[in-house]
Amino acid sequence: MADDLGKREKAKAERRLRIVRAARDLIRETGDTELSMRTLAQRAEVSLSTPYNLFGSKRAVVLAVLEDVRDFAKRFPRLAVSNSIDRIFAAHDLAFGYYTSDPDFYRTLWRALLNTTGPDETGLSSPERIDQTRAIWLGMVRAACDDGFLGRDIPSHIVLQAMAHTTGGALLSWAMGSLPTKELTPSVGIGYALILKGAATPAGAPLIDAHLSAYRAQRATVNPASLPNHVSETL
Amino acid sequence: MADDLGKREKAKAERRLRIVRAARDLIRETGDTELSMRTLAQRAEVSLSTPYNLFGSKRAVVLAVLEDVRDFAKRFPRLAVSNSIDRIFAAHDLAFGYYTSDPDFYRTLWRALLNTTGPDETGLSSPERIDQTRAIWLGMVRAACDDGFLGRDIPSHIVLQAMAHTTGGALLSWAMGSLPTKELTPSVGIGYALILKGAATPAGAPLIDAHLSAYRAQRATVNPASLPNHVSETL
DNA sequence: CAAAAAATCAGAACATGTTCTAAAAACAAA
DNA sequence: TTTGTTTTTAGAACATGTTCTGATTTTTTG
Repeated sequence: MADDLGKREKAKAERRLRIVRAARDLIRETGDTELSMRTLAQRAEVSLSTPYNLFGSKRAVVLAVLEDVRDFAKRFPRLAVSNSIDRIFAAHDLAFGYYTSDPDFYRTLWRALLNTTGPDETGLSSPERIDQTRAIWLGMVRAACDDGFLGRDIPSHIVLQAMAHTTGGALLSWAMGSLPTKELTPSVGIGYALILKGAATPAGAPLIDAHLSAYRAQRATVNPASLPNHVSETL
Repeated sequence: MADDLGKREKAKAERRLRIVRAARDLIRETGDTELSMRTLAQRAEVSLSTPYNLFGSKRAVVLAVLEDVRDFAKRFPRLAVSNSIDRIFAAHDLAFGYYTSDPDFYRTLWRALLNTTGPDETGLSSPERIDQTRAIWLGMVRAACDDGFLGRDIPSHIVLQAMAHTTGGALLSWAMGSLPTKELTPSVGIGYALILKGAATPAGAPLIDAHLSAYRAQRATVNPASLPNHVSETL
């Protein structure tokens, strides 16, 4: 039951993998160009219908690519840090390192994810992985709380939600092209630092300030004014 | 020169208005359904080509609707507040009041704005209005800085950018359906409060804390756990 | 091995955003 | 009024995501 030994399921999984890898390779190659379902099917040597049978939508395929290519949960435990605040920012650097190390690839990915053409009730396609990631982050914030760096008066999940919104907004700006790749990690880092400092205890504040300064130095090279965010700034 | 008296320009403006109003009405009526360019052209009694001549893309039309329907810059100066911190949150309530008072309408709008199918170099379609809004917010943050509520060590535009990202992320979650309408204003308000508190002076902190508590009370009715953000949470 | 069930396939079909072409209309200038 | 320029128009066309249909292949089951 755990291992579906059925030959049918095996072939299905193999096809799934072929589709995901074809999608990944196509995005890597074309970069700028959006990958179309027809070329994707050709590349994966399946029919146009098959991705819809196996995934349901293009969005789901792209999400599968994103999950296949990232291994944050695997790498995260190996972060060598000295305290729970540092761990949060180390995790942030790790997570966003994927994006900045291969910007075109991930930008295309995110753009495709945001394109929700039509009534896709697909919504949260693979909750288990998302829940896992969320649990990791929640655990980090809770740890900082337990270590006395964050005040107990503000629940961790509220802090986490604010951080998540910052993440989403910055990724949106970046995917839309209004936030340059160089600014992505520092911008979100500064956002995290401000939010955490807003919830910090006197003990935690200096630890956070160190990261705040570091990120500010990182983006000091860019001109300060005119950083339009044509999505958020519209209100 | 200021007033293009040309009859040609007048007719153009009239058509533009007709298209924008038709789009607004269509979104209001169909709500759930995405408005299509063909039905939009029919409703506005113009050809399918005309919206493309006058606006360039569907995105631009929707953006024009958004600008037509909002009058934040007009209402903003009339806010009666006692200090510069209160003004920021009053402005936030004003801005997001639009969304929460007519959620279906604005959700459809935002969804259409996010749908960037194809290579639309339209990008920042109408910068003047956006710059105006940005200037308003930047002025508010600067004022709070000048009044001694925010520390001078963190530039205002950096604080503003963090706030803008929070806004964008929350609106994205809301438009995608993972953030309920009731939570929208308080969530962003809490995000603003945390960010501002992270940059606040001892004088400003208590003022911000008051709003933080108020927003927390506002969203206390909802269950705390399981607020999935299937965009941001994916990392 | 034969029948049944499940999946894939090729291809058409639909709705959509966008572009293009030629013709008609509206306007400005003489 | 005549001429010339600009804009709109109708309609086809293209690319795309998605769905559907019937035929074909593959796997399971008896």
